[in-house]
Amino acid sequence: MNDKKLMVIDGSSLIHRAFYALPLLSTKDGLYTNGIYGFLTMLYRIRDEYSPDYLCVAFDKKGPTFRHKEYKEYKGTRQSTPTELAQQFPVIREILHAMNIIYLEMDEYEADDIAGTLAKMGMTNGLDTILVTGDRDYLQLADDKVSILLTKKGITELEIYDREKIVEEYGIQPEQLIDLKGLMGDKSDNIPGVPGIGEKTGLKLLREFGNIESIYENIENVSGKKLKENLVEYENIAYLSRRLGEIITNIPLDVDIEDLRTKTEDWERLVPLYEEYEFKSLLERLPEEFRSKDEEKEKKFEYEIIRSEDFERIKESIRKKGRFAFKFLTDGLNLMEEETIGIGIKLEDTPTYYIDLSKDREEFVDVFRAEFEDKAIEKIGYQLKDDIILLFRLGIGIENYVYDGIIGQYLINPSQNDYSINKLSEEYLNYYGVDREALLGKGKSQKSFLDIDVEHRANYISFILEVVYKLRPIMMEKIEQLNMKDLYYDVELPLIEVLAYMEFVGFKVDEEELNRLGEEYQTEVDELTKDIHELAGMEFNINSPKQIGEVLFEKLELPIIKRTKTGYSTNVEVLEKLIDHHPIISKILRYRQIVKLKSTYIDGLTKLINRDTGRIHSSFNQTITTTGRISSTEPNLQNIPVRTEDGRKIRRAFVSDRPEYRLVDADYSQIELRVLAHISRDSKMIEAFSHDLDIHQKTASEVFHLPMEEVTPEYRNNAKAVNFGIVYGISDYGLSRDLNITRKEAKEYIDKYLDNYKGVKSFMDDIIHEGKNNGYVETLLHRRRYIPELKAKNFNVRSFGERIALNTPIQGSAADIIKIAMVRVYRELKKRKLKSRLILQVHDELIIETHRDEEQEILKLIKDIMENSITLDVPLKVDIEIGDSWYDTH
DNA sequence: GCGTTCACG
DNA sequence: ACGTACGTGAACGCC
Repeated sequence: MNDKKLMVIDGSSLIHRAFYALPLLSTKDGLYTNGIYGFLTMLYRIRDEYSPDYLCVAFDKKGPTFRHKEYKEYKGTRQSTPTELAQQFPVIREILHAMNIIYLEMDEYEADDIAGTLAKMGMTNGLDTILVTGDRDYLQLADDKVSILLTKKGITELEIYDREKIVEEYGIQPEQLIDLKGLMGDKSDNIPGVPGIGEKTGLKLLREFGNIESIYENIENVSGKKLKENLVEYENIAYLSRRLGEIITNIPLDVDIEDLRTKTEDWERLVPLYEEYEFKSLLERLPEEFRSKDEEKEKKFEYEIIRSEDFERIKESIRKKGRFAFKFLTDGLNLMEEETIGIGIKLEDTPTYYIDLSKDREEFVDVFRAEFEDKAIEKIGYQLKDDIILLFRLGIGIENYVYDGIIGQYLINPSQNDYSINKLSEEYLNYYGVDREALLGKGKSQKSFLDIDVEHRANYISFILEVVYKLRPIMMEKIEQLNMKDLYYDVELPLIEVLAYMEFVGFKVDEEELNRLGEEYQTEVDELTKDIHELAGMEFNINSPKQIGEVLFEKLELPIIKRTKTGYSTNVEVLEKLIDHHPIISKILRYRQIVKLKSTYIDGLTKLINRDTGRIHSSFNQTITTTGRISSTEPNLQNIPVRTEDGRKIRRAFVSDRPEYRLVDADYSQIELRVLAHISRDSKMIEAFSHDLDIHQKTASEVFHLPMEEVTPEYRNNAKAVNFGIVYGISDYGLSRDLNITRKEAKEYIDKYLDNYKGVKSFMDDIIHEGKNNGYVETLLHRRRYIPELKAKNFNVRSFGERIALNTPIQGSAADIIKIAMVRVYRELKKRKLKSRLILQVHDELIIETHRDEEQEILKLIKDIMENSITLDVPLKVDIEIGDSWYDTH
């Protein structure tokens, strides 16, 4: 394979692929660029990987082709190219010019005909040819020296097809794929084919007879009466379809192979194009000397670096103005460990005052504490939770903060995953400011703010605070328009301080208890490892699903239950089905369980105990989930084991600050089903909750037509699964899998359920309809989630949309309710100056580290606040317990 | 960096 | 014909 390489890229195909795979990126002037960007990324990657000696891009030409003359319905079902994509083609041509890459297009022919012709030209010149496309039809062109590089998924995965691979996959030679197309047609190109013949039958015929001619010569040997009849009746169609599907390899191209030799790019032309289209990452590939100075020029914002002697002056203007924005700068990411480096304070019409806290920390605290704690002075900022934690660490409280850009944008669209200051700046102000990455670098060589001079630090903070001021009026108007003012001011904004406080206080962990448990687990893991290796007859890495798969399904030849994309599935569900086949299975299941506990919860948690406080300070994120829940990281305290006894023991290490404190754990009983009863106004469900019945038992009694007292645990369990399913947006498939019953049975359960709870049924219909009409669904507090999937043509995507349309108002309203409760609990504890503190929320549960002297007061207070945080058509019920550790409170 | 698995509500 | 339960985060293997 030392021959020179020719690469032909189907530009039309790759741009289409990129356009649909990437979000609709656009420049600040509103020009869409996702197809161009994706195409160029792919082009660079394959060029780097294969280093072709000859390179060419082929495009489809607009207008009818010679195939339309033969068959005017050719591609008749194609939707026209959306304008967002069409406008990107001229740009690509312009860029290819600057890259010195030849592109070809020809009247009446398609890109694949050009590629086919070039492939043949490659062969006559003794070149190895690679054709790059997303179109499987190209496979017919594979030959000993021609292979196809096919996009598999998105724009990152490519797979190379040569003759051998095609024979392996289809069982026929590449050339026969043309005959296959003749038989089966092609829906997307509107090529008819012979009715009743799909890929399976087509391949079978071709493996047996070789080609279409020979099928007809041996027509009496074709098995299947109907099939034979169709073949005979549609013989002309078969030949026509083959002609339409065949790629032409001899069109008159006006190029010589040497014209296609790769050349270096014309950087002087390319750089301005990439700048115009805002391809920042592509610019980085180009030599620096060609990049315009403008890109490198630092963006300057107004700031003034002040010292303690200036403090009183600033303080005075804050008092006069009654409002300021502020932002801390820290060294790293761990807010409970890192030192503050500096702080910026800005008033509406002043520069940012930057204070170097390594110099004037004490003076800063002394002078400005009063302003932060002053209820008459408004504070605004961006990602205030971080700043509030840092204030708490300096012993400063906060009052009357009225705006946080990150929280505002989360309410406007919770599905967004980038809420960075630059993203907000671009979106609202059409302006890209100081890039943190550009300032500090990324990856290994990332610098700290300490490594750059104080001027740059001040400039960065100044950028953020300037954006905060400009963002606020625009964003708040939008929030008001969307009817989310109450949600914003009464819930999300006050919640910031609650979360900051929970992080600041942390959860005490008994490290010795963790160690003890860890040793217990380790002993068992060692034994299990030995046993498993013995039972397998070999040593292997039990942590590797791949190796487990090989041992179980190849060495031990156990039946394969399910496959994953990459190999055999070995998850719990699969292993449980194999449990009676071999004694190794139960050992593996146990091994997995214990290793998970040890690595995630013993080792993982130990690493995160703060050396100063002896506590674990999880981070709570208020802008991650699409439903309104909060999430927890480093560590995730919302998934500490509880379902199995072995795991639950971990909770013995989560303790109160003994001996003065104990833990109170209060959890909502069936909050999601109560919310469902309320929003669906289902009379039977409301009735059941009003009488505080066991809802699963009640459901079982209704669905299975049994008196309440005859509901066995098994019936109750089934009903419970149905109830869960309803909340998730039920499907018979999902329920059947969960309960290990047939889909038919699952469907019967669901039908009976919906027949009984008629309000729920109509809620399900209504919410999907409403979601589709509005483009979004809402929670009780008008938290909004857009669901574009509801309008998808693809069944699976649309079904997913329907399930989230059902689930989001339920899960999200429950999230609203507990957030209200958290804010009230926090405020009440503060107001009553109690020592007890709210330290954790786990979706439907609050944990309060409670002082011994306050236990009775807290039990009553918490239950009262939680049960009355909102008034629904059903009562809210809270179960509450107290103990020395989290283990003891359930 | 992605896929698989598994912990929680 | 399709192939799914909703919402998360962490550890690990593998490339």
